Amino acid sequence: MARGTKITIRDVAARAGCSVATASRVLNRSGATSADSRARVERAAADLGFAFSAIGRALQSSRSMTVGVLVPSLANPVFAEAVQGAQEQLRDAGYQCLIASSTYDPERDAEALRVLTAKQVDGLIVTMVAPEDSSELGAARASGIPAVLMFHDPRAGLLSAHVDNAAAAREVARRCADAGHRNTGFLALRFSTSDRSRARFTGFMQGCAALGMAAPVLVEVSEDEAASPAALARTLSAHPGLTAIFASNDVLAIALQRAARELGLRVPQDLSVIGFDGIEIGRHLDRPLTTVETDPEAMGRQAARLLLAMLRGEMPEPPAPLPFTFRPGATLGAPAEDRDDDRAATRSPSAHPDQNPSFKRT
Amino acid sequence: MARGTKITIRDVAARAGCSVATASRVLNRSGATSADSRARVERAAADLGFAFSAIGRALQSSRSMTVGVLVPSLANPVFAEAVQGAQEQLRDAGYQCLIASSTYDPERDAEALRVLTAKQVDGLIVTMVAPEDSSELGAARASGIPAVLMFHDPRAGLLSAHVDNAAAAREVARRCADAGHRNTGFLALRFSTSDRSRARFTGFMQGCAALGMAAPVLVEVSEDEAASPAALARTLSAHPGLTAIFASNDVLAIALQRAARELGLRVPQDLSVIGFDGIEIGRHLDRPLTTVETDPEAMGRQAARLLLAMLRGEMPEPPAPLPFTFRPGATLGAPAEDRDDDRAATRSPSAHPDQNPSFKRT
DNA sequence: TTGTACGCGTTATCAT
DNA sequence: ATGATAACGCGTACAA
Repeated sequence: MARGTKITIRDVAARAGCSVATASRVLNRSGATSADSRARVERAAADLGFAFSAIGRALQSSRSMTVGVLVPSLANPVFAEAVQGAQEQLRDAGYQCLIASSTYDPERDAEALRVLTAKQVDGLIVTMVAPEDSSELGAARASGIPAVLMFHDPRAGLLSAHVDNAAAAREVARRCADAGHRNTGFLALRFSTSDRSRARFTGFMQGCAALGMAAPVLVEVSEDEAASPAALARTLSAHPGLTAIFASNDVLAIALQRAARELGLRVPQDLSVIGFDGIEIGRHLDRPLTTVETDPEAMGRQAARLLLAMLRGEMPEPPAPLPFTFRPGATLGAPAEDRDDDRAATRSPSAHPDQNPSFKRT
Repeated sequence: MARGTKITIRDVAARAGCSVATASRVLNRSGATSADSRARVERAAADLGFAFSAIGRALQSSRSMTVGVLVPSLANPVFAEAVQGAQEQLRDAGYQCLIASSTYDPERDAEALRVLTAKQVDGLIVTMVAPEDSSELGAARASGIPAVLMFHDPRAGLLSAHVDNAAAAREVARRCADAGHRNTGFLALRFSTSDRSRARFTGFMQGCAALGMAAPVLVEVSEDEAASPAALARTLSAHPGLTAIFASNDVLAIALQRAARELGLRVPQDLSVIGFDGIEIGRHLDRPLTTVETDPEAMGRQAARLLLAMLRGEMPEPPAPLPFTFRPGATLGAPAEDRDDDRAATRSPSAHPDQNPSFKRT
């Protein structure tokens, strides 16, 4: 049944007995048309099942109505949700999404940007390893393609839909201090390729310092380590003095608890664990995960709104960071043993940190 | 710095002092060219930073090198991973992905298909509410656009990358029987819009019947119910006799355990829980989730491979279903009490009941 | 109100 | 080996 014959506006015009110009005017409701020809054209289009070719339109208008979206990986639910949000918002404005992923490889970031610009996208929404160092991103912007970042802290001249990772991490430090912790660690995955991870560590350090705690120990793990409870347990056992660990994301925080259990450590009595992202599953666990809740879908939508404004020729203000919420769970508690020399500086008046009202910041 | 002036092959030709035809031949390595002009053209292209316009190419070749991918939602990690797999495989073959999502709305399925075909995609990979009833999908295929399904059981004339949901569900029934369960339930989300959910229930019914167990109780829940432990607990308490519940996906299975806990039920002593999908987090839980493990990313890759074959003009064989693995966890165990009086009552020698499922496809 | 004709960027055909 | 030109589908300036 494959009739490869595409129907074009010429076919419609022919059947309606008019010129393509008239057909175009009718179908686009542009320009003046007689009721008579209007009816005939619309009838013909319907009969033929005509649909405009976006390619032809793009060529003539030099607008593809397509936006390029680049993220590290859709296998990470946080990015997937953001893309979903962006895609929906763009769809409402008539734009489609061309997607690409880099798997955290800067070279693939570059290649993806080349392909997307070759496809003549009208705009770009990107999360990449190093936006500020990307000559491809610079070239795209220089050639007039508006671009906005997602997840990244705002860069020079670049708008970004983001949360204030450092501020969120400082809040985590405060909650740790309130619970009585002094010796903490930061468990990081992809530290070198994720500025989010780095920003969270920086903020956590700042917070710990400001609260008189020891500087947090940075514990970097590979994907393989993170996936293996045994390997993670080995890594963890190399840092016996820690009473609380802030993981750079929720999945890692959950894996960490598994590893802790293998070492015979109880959570939170022997080790407190705090995550980041606020994935849905975290609240359904037997021991609900203490974490920082964010809204990736909203981030995607905001990125899309910013880009749409730019596509309309506006110059939107840099947006305020999106809100995050500290979600008290059951994995952060007081350390089992208080050491007298620590107590004075860090003891909080609250005995039940997990029942504190959640902290909200915009 | 926005010089909106796109550099075209004419600019390259002008700078190289030759015709566009020669420039095209050099840049595409098609046709014969002199070493001299080759050098000049390549130099000019490099100097200008020339890149082909995919739009111009698409118009002239009527091939967009773009594939349309339609899924219910990228917020569901299962679909997101599949898209990631498909996207990577297609990228290796030089294709990009235009994505669309329906949020399980058939009307949006239709609209997405219209848009994608208007954008002249060379092929389609789709997961939708009702592929067999979609006139848009039929129209696309009739007009020569190859399409493959993802997640769906194979339909008449349509290839699909899928797992055998019914067989997997029968395996779950067998494991339940082995553990000594007789009164089971199937907890379903989006039963009416997901044929995966329906296939799993059907298979579970078949398995239960074949093993002499009571017919599983179908418990449908809304998104809101699934998200609220309290609501889920209420629904659950309406079915006190069940000793094991098979949830239509892992997230639901985890939420279910939370609800069970609210009712004072211990898992698995008082209630066994089995999930579906095999999400990574499930194995890191304190009580690792018993589930059926699948590989959505592999499914996406297979769908892409099938489509690529069709785009090469081949007519690939219907693929074998992708493998699934029953992953024993700690949430399926023997029921605490055996009730002798139930056994005789529910044993049915007849195979008839399970062949007339109580739900109807729409 | 309607039609003609050009240009968008590219490749292929046909001469030269 | 190279160049001129048509064609792809569309919108629009211009002419009628």
